[in-house]
Amino acid sequence: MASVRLATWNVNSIRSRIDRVEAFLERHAIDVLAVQETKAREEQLPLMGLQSAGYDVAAVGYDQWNGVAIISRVGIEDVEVGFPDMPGFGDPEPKAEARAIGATCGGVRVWSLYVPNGRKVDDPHYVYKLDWLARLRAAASAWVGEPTALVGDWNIAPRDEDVYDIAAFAKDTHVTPPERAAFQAFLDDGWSDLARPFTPGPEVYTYWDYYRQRFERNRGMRIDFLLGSPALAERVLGAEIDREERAGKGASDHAPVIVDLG
DNA sequence: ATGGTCGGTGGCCGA
Repeated sequence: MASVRLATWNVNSIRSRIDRVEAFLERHAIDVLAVQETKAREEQLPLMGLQSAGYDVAAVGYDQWNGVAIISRVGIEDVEVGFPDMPGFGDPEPKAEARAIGATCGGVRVWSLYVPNGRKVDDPHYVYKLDWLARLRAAASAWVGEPTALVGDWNIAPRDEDVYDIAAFAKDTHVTPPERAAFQAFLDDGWSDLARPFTPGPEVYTYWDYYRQRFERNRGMRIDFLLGSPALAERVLGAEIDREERAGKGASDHAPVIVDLG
C-alpha cells in the first residue's frame, strides 16, 4: 500500500483562504486534504487553481453554511454525500448535505466531517449534534474493518487538557459528558485518534478564537481529529499540527492536522 | 455576565 499524507483543516471559507490552501498543500506535499467550512457552493469551487495544479476536488455545500470538501492529488473515487441535517429539524433544507463527504483516495476511504456545533446546551442544535453523532457512529461501525478515516472538525474537546481553561467552559458545549461520551464511543468501536500520540498535550490545540488574541496567548481548543480504523492506525508514522498556519493575517481560526500513513 | 473578531451576506447570523 502506497504511503499517504492525510490532513484535515477547517478553513473558514475556502474562497477567502485559497492562497493559503494551495501553499499549505505544496509546503507539506499533502496527498489528501479534508476541508471543512468551505462556505461555498460546489459551482463556486472550480475557481480554485487546484485542478490546474493537478488536484481533484469533491465538495458539497451551500453558500455560507458549513460545507465540506476533499482535495486529493492521488485521485478521487466513489464520492458519497452523507449525514445531512435531521429531517424536520427546522434548519432550512439547503443547509442539508453540507456536513459530510466521503471519497476513496489512495486506497483510503476518507470522510470529511463537520460535526454540528451545538451552540448552547439548552439549544435544539445541541440535541441535534448528539443525534448526528449517533447516526454517524452507526454508519461508521460498518466501515471500521476497512481502511477508513473519519476526519474533520468534531466540535468536541474530549479531555480537560483540550481546552485552555476547563473551568471557563464548564457550562458550554464541546466539553459536556454526553458529547465526550459520543466521541469515546467511536474509540470503543475500534477507531483511534491517529495524531494525538505524536502531538501530546497539554496546551496543544487545533483551534483558537479570533478575538482577544487567543492564538497569541495560546488559549485554544483541540477539536479537530483524524480517527482511523485499525488498518490505518497500524500505518501511522507520525503526525503534526501546523500551528504556523494559524499565525498572521488571513489565517483560519483552525490549524491543519497532518498524519503520515506508511 | 458580556464582548471580543472573523466570514458571507444583505441590511445580521453563525462561529
